[in-house]
Formats: sequence, structure tokens, C-alpha cells
Amino acid sequence: MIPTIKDVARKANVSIATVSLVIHNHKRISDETRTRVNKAIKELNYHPSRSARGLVSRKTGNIAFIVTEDHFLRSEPFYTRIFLGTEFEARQNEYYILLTIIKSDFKKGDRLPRCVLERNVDGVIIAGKVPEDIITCLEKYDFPLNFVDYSPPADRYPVVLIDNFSGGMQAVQHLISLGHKHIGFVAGDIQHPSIRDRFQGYKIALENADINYNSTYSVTDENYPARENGYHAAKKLLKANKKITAIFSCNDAMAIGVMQYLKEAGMSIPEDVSVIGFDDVEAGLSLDPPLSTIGVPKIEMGSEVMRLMADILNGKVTSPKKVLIPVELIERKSTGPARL
Amino acid sequence: MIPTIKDVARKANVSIATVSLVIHNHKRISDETRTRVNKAIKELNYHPSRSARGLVSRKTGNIAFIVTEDHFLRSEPFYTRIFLGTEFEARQNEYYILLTIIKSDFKKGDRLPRCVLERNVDGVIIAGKVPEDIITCLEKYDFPLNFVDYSPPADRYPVVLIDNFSGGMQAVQHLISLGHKHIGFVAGDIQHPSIRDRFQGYKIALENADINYNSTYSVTDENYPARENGYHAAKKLLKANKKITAIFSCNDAMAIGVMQYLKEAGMSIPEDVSVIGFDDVEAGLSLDPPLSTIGVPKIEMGSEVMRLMADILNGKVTSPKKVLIPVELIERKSTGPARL
DNA sequence: TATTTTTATTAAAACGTTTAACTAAAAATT
DNA sequence: AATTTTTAGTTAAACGTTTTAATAAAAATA
Repeated sequence: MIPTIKDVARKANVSIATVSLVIHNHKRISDETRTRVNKAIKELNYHPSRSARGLVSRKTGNIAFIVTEDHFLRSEPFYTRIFLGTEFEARQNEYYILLTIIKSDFKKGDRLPRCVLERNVDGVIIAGKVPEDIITCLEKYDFPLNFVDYSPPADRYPVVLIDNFSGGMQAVQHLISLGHKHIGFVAGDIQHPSIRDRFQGYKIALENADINYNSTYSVTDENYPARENGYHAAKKLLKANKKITAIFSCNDAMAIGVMQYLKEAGMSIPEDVSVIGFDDVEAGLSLDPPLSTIGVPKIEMGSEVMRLMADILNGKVTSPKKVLIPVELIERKSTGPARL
Repeated sequence: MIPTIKDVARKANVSIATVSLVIHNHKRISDETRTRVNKAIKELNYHPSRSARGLVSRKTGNIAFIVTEDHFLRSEPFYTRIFLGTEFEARQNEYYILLTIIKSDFKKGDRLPRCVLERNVDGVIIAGKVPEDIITCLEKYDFPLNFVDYSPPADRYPVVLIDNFSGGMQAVQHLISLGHKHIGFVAGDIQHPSIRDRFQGYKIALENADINYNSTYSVTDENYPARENGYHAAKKLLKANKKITAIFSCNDAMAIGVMQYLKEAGMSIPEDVSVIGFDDVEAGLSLDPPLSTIGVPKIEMGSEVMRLMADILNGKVTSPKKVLIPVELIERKSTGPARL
């Protein structure tokens, strides 16, 4: 049978309390008994039961990772990688991640994730934008709440964000340095803080280079930054503005659609029109030509937010820390010198 | 404070045992008390503690999903989707998945995943090939062990497999129907049962069409079916055999490499050489031309293995069921009529 | 009416830990 | 030598459930 703490105690000739103290590295245990107990633990291959532990210590060793259905399905490669980073870092810190996908339209009164209700987590990480309501509901519980790739209106939480603004700047500066002056911008969901910041980076980069911002050069009314919408947006943009020689897409998914349209319209990339994306999604690599983009360290973001969580749970950190993850330009073949 | 079963009992004027019985829908509870208790539960927003429950009932509500580091990192999109399917189905059945990545060279004596040691799971799902040793170690515990996308040598486990053989046949039949007679095959890790079966499908399809199997038409000595190795294999294959007009790659990842080589070598796809992959990975869609392939319902596989697990845990199933998941040809633009 | 059977509920033990309070022995201080 | 302090370990309660066996009340049977 599976050994319990009692078996260890019996074998080592001590009380179960002593075994527990040894496990927790309590100072008031003599070296002699410590080694004796450890020997018994090893020989029996004893491991404390998580349930029993959780019951009394109120620590479960689990962290919830919450993301909306929409985000997860539509931007799967992106959030999957953040999740992987979190998962990886969690293991380092002896935690498990409970992945929880919620409806995108969660409302007050809806059922919270089961792991929360059953107090089966020590903390909650929220990835991407979620409805306000779920935050309000989660606040009632007293575990730490961390955010990654989204900063909720209330400013009191630890968050890990991409430096979207800088990324937008870098993308556009890259195009400018290639001689482009007529640079389009396509986006979906412009309400989203991340997209806004990228747009802001675009504008400021233009401004810094003394290029006037032309509002007809940006298409931001697509409802979601997905491939189909990139196709759409590019069509709209280029039908109206023949002078455009480069397009900055708010993400890679849309950029793929943009490229698709350009090819269909008989334009060659980057000779006629340069394209740059944002996110550095796997698929961009196998495009023809491979997509230039802004690289986002997704795995790193995930592990960073988990590291923050671990620090909080270990009492190492108290103030809500904000972390801005730097991004970098990845030059591939979809951007080139501006045509004359 | 968070309500416990005692609070509910007090409020409903019954013993805690009654509350517990109500929760478990025990028949011998009068309708009157049942509704009274349920009312109290709702009013207090009571949810049983997972830890306390687990301690006595030995049910954790968790399932481990084990995959090797190699598989997860190198074939991420593939196993990620299986994982998602499992996760999705788990939620339907009120389980949580604990994702656990193990070293690819796990040996007897290595530390098993913590969730197993701490008895924090009710069952274990293993995805993809894993070392024999970990299976032997896991057997000592008495929870169900299910496999997906890998069938261990011992035949006593429930498994969910792709119909690799049929997939291989379909791919090659498709090429044959386009008039191809000189069809190459590239693979890595030919020891792997799945790859073997695909290879077998290739051979039988040729045989059925009265085309002699030519061993120089297959390159199977790459160590892992990844893009770089596809590039390699295609080079080897075409340098030696000018007559080849079509290549069946054991998976999409390698097929991407194959296409890359063909383009570099100045051949056009599918006019000069047709290419077909296997797996239907996202990236294949945005290739130029989009990759023809054998579609594998990855999400479906994941949910199927979880469904099996749930049935076992609920006592609905006892014999180790084998499920063969059918695959289908997905015709895109990388395959076309054979050149003359 | 007395007895048996059925029904509804409860008391209490058990699950495997942690931890605060306690004790006994040893060491240090007076 | 008597007292205090420190050290090393133990006792016992607590955590929040489930579940078996017991019991009381009601219904059925004799």
C-alpha cells in the first residue's frame, strides 16, 4: 500500500509531528533524527498526500490560468505559448497549472471556474483581455490575481505586458529606414489596449521622421485581427491609396491575410509592397516570402507572470509589480526598399 | 468567510451528514429536507472543498497528461491540439488536466511527476511515444493509464490511435490517381510505430496499383521528422532519382522542408514535383502552394482518450478499448498531375 | 395492540497532514 | 546545587469532507 506519514514515523521511531518537521526543514530537529527520518522516507518512497496537505495548510500547489474561449481558439498559437511558458516556470516552482477557458461574455452571476469555487488554487493568472465582471467576481476570493498581456482598468494588480508601443515604433522605423514614406496600418479591435499602443507607435514613428499621419492610410475597423480580416483590410486600403508601398499589420495573423490579398492582386512582396507583422507566430516563417515581424517573447511572458506569482506566494513581493517585456525587430524577406 | 458544510448544516437545521447526502443525490432523503438543504447551499454559495473531499474519497478530479519534452517542443502544434481536446472534454466531465512534460530519456529510478507521487490525479493519459521505463514505474500505482497517439508494447491499455496505415494509403492513392508512378517517401524515426504504418500504407498502395516498390525511392534515415530533415531528405532523394514526380512526406513538418528544397532547387510545385504531407498542421495552410495533406482530427483524438478515461473512472467500461481514429485526404495545391 | 419493516436522519470515525502548545532532558547561568 | 534557558521532540487538535453503523420515527404487518 501507499505509505503515509505514520508508516514513516513508525519506521524511524519518532512521532508523526517529527516527520512533518523534517519534511519542512524545521531547525529544531537534531541531525541524527533528521537523517534517520530521511532514510525512512526514502526507503518507503514516501510522498505527502496533496489532499491532506491542502486541507490543513490551505495550499494546493495549483495555479489557475484563465483565458477566454475567443482568445484561445482564435489566437491559439499565441496564448498557447504564453501558457507553455507559465507551465514551464510553474514546474520549476513546484506548482501545477490548471488551464481554464471561460466564455468571452462572462457576466456577473455566471459560474466561476470550478477550481476557484472549490478552492483548489493558490492564485490566478489571467491571460489576455477578459470581461470586467469576472475580475470583480474573482476579487472576492483572497488569492493573488496576476495579469499577462492585458492590464485591467483597476491599477492594483501585478501585470506583464508587451512593450507594444515600442514594437509599433520599431516596425515603422524599419520601414522608414528602407525609404518608405507611404505606410499603411491595418488592425482589428482597435479598442484593445495592445492594438492601440501599436497604433500609437506607428503614429509617433511617422511623426519622428517628419512624415504626416494620413488617416486614410489606416484601416482599423475590422472587428478581430484575423487572417480574413487582414485580406479585407488590405483590399480596402490599397483600392483607396495607390501610393502605399508598405503595410504595418497589427499582428501576424492579419499580415498573412494582407499578403494573400497582395499576391492575388498581382503585387509582389516586397518589391511592390512591403509587409511587416507583429507577434512572430510560427506560420510567418513558412510564408513566401517569410514574414518580417516584431518578435514577442511569448514563452518568456508566461514564465515572467508565473515568476511574479511565485514571488507573491512566497511572500517575497508585496507591491503590484508591472513588467514591460521588450520586443525586437525580426527582419525576414517580406520587407525591402521602397519602390520609386 | 468561506462557508463549509457545517454552515450549511446549521442553516438548514440538519446534520452535516445529511448535507453530504443531499450533495451526492442520495435517495433516502425526503424531498422536504432536500430542498431546504439545497436552498441553504445556494444562499451561502457553498462549494465543497476539493482537498477535504480528496482526502476521504481518494478522488482528486484531476487527470495527468504526460508527454515528452521532445514531442511537445518539436511537434508542438500537434500535441498541443491533442492536449486541447483532452482539456475540453475533461471540462465536460468535471475534471482538470495536469499537463506534465517529462524528459525524453526517463529511466527507472527517475522521479515520477509530482502529481503522481502526491496522489493528486485519478488517472494518467500518455500522449505520444514515451520510454518503456516510465510505463513500468506508473504501473505500480493503481490508477487507469490511457494512451493516445502511441501504443505501448504491452497490449493491456486503452489506446487511441490514428489510422496511420489508411492515411498512408490515401495519400499515395491520391498521387497515383493523378498519374504519378515515381513516388518518393521521406521519413524520420522509422522505428516509430506511426511512421512505420504510414510507410506500410505507402507500400501497399503501390502494390495495389501494380507499381513496384523501389527502395531507393524512400529516405527513412533522418533521426526526427522535422523541417530541416525534410530539406535534407528531399535533397538526397532527388539527387539520386531524377524520375521522381511526387513525394509523400511522413508528416507536414518534413513536407515543409521538402518544399523548401524543391523551390531552392528551382523546381515548381506541383508542376515538377507534387508534395503531400500528413497531420494537417496550421502552417501548411499558409505555404505557397498550400500543402495537400492527410487530415488528422487532433482535437478529436484528445477528447476521445479523455472520454475513455471518464468512462473507466465512472465504471462504465472495463476492457481496454482500442479506438482507431479515421483520417481524410485534404487536397490543396501542392499536388497535381504528374509531369510527362 | 404489539411487532416488524421501512424510511429518514444522525453520530462518529476516518482520511493524512500541519502546527500550537506542551514536556522532558540537557545546557547554561546564578 | 538550584534555577533558568535552550534544545529536541511529542501530544493532540484541527482542517472539511465521506461513509458506516446506529437510531428514531413512521408505516406496514400480524
